[in-house]
Amino acid sequence: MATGRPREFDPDAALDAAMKVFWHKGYEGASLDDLTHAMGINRPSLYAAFGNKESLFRKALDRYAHGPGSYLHKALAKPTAREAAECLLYGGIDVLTCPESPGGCLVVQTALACGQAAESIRRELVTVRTTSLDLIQKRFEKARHEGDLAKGVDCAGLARYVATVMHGLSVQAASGADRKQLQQVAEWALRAWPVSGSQENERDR
Amino acid sequence: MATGRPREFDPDAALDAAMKVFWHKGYEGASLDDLTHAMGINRPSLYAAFGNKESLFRKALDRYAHGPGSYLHKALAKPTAREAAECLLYGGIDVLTCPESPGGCLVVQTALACGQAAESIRRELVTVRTTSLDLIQKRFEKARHEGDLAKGVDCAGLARYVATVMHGLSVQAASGADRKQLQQVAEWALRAWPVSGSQENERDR
DNA sequence: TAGGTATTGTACTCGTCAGTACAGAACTTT
DNA sequence: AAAGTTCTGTACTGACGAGTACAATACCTA
Repeated sequence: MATGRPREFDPDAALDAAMKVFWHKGYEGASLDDLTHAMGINRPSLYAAFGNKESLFRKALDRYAHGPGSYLHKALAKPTAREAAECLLYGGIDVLTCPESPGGCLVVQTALACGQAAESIRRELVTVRTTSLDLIQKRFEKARHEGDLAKGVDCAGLARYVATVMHGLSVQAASGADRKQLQQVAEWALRAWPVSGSQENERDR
Repeated sequence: MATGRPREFDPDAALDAAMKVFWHKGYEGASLDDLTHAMGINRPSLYAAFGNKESLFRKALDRYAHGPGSYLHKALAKPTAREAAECLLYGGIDVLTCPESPGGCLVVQTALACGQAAESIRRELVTVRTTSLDLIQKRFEKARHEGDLAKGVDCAGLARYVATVMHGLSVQAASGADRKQLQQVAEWALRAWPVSGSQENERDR
């Protein structure tokens, strides 16, 4: 039951706009003027609805995870580790090169190195990356358990390898590489894929 | 023959200190107070010796290329493409994880996404990355010409793949990965390496 | 030893930054 | 219609950003 003057903007749309500004300019590079202008609201509305800049960023990051970043969970749900890896790379590339987006990956390029004021944001993003890595590793371990990956495969290393390529692709995208070029990189990357558990059994016979 | 009051600091040492501040905090995150403090000089001395912040950064970048970044040229001088790639990855990792350094790679993490004021720095770094990529590609093409890489190998793709892994390793390092973990990633990455020209000939017989 | 020159340190300018006070506006409830 | 509540817009605050003016200092040359 709402009372008082109703809000004149859509918070989701505004948050979306803020997310894109952070994505494009980084945390430190995005000024409140940039943000309010893109969001189509003025400062007090922003502060009332989202708290301060840091709090706004965290909300934008959350929205990113549920929007552009959701390919991660979709990928991990694939039936095999190999498909998961393919989906991580190619799905990631789709996000990196989506023409409606600022390009690159918010989680990678927003605050890799920063001043004191953004330090807590940097750490937050490190945590996000670490958590994602962990999820990938767990997915691969499950695959190994299921015989989908060979017994001897180093899941931690493989997961970190895939994550590394994803992050590298993000830098490539930020450097102007186009979708086709990124896909070729993904193709190369997948050539390192280990023989599967079933192939291994095949060989044993 | 110098006249006037002599400079009381070593410009090279000061530039080195500035480089590390930029490396650690990024271009936008490094304030002039940070810089002058680390360099052990005061503002007018900085401006007299290095120009403005942007000019100082470009000089620091140059110093980076001739110092920590020099492994690139060393790697490309290796006799085979495979050795070059190994040296790019493992040599890069040494820089990324050098305990005396801020960690990660200056060229990757300094201004991936930034505000308007740092835009020209961002573009400069894109150019640096693109140029490096080009050098790697040229090295691989030479290898293909020499039969060191098989005739059909896509040198542009392979070069971009190696560069991508390097950039990804830089993000990993900035996220806290240690040297051993990065080396394991490099190992995985090299499993995608194509069969050599000579192996190919071997097979043909 | 006197004059010229370049560096140093302090203290400043001016713009931009994040964050906020306050008055007016718009809606609900009574 | 009046009171209560929440949002909007303007204009502000204080801190910090890059860049600089200027006097004092230290060296070289003459």
